[in-house]
Amino acid sequence: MVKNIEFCTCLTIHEEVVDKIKKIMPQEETLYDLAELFKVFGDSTRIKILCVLFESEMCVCDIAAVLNMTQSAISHQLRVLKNARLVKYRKEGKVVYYSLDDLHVKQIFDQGLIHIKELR
Amino acid sequence: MVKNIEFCTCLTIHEEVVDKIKKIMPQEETLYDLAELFKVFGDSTRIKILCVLFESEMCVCDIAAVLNMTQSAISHQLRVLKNARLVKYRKEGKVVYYSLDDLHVKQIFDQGLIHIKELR
DNA sequence: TAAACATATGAACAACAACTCACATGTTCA
DNA sequence: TGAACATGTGAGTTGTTGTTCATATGTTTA
Repeated sequence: MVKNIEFCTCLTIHEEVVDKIKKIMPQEETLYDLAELFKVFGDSTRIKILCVLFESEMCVCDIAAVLNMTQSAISHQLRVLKNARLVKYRKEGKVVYYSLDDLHVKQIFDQGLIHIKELR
Repeated sequence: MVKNIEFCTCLTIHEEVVDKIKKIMPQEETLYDLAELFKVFGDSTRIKILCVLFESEMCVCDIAAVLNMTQSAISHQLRVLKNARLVKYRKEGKVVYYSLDDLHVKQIFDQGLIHIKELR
């Protein structure tokens, strides 16, 4: 009988290659975290918020006004961005100002843009 | 009565800033496309597939073997990656070899990694 | 202190996305 | 030609996620 089948009905065609790559692959956890990071970039509301914050720090209310969305929706998304450590905030009375927490954010954003632009 | 309320119960605090940023913001469609791109990176299965393809082109069966997943699941995700033009394929008989379609893929990936690593 | 205001948050709902399963397609080779 | 095989795909299921709604929290100011 056929051995070595666990999840796939296919036999491994190139066993050496498979073994080699399995060794080279980064840690499972690293790749998981990386996917989680990109997931945060993978929503147009959050992308827009980041885009706004490239220009200047801004309060929740103004972000909502720029994006024509409710304060609540923005607040929820700001939390996601905050958890991912992409934005930080400072309080000034009842107003909360958000800003970017990381220099890489723009670089990731721009790399994505380059890709997009080339597909035109 | 209070005017100018459309979606938000808050009044715009800094109207000049809001107006200025509204003008500067990139096209709606561009930001949407960008989010769609990052959404593709935002799944650990697809991240792993890309990671595998950094090393060499590979057939569906071998990718499934490396990731310990079914051929079907991989095939579905390869379609997503193909639609986003991140991977391309070539056929050799019944075997289909996938490879990266874009040099930026690794750069986006690496920028993400840099961010991840700094949070440790 | 009470009203006004900026923001945060929990629950509910709807839309979406990933995997499985069964099967279709298309190629090779005996 | 038919069996074996590598891959693709549609439907169904389940888990996730973004928004809304109602309301809570905390600050200012009259």
